[in-house]
Amino acid sequence: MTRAAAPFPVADLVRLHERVLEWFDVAQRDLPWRRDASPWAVMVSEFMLQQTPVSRVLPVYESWLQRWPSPAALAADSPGEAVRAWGRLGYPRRALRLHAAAVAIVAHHGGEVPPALDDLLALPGVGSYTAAAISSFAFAGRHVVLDTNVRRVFARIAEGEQLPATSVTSAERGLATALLPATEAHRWAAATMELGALICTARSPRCTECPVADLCRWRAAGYPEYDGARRPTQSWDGTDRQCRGRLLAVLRDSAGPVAKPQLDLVWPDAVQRERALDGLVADGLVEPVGDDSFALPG
DNA sequence: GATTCGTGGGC
DNA sequence: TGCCCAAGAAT
Repeated sequence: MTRAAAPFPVADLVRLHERVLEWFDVAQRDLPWRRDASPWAVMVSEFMLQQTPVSRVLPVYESWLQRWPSPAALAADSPGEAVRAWGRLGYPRRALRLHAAAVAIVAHHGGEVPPALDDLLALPGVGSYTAAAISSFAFAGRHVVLDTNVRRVFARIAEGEQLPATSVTSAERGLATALLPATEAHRWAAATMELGALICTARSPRCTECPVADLCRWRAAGYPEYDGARRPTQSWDGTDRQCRGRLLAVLRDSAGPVAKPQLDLVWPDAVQRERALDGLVADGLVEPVGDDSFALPG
């Protein structure tokens, strides 16, 4: 049970807002989803950016919106085409969920991305972060936007700790709420995310370039190292995830169904291979075709 | 809460 | 060179 950090004096809070927002004005990256993007474009970017770096998202984002410029356009195509276009972004279930979300938007919201947090949260693949982000960035809504960047920035500046806890606590959400400015909350959200992405980075923070270094409690405390529990490092070699990735890659790169013997070539362990393939089918990423073939979902 | 779920780049 | 990390969600 860690005691909540003392709140910022009002004067410091005002400085914090001013400096971060001013810094954002001059330092923010020129990203396509910030250039007068439609709500749908913002939504697509948020799905793709879940656990995925900007540099890898950019090309897929561009081609995706060119092909499917609206929820209706995506909904009219097959989920398998969404999975194929997702390419090697990773976590391909996101492609499936984005497609399902597009279908739901057409069915329940007249084909327009809804601005309300509740409506967004009800969409597949949209959790607390993504709902707040879409409502903030596409509709200038006022919400607490807690992504990995913002959590790290607040942990350092306000709590004096190197890194936030493994999962979001109610105290942390309370802190973020207390820090939310009365106006320009959507810009505050984008600015704090950008500060975390460019300056207050996980590994080698650029504190000399930080606009609020003098307000930072982690810095004032002498940069103590994080002592809490870490997310367990995920293994890769030999895992089901690696196997799933290989199987799906074969199907993505094939125009039509693939015979099972062809799939068998990419993974030596038959037991694990079957389990992974069953899992892909259960997830709706793959569907059986005929007796002995598999394809992306039609 | 703890796990599962891809992929690739940086240090 | 391995390890850590990247705009999380669902179960």
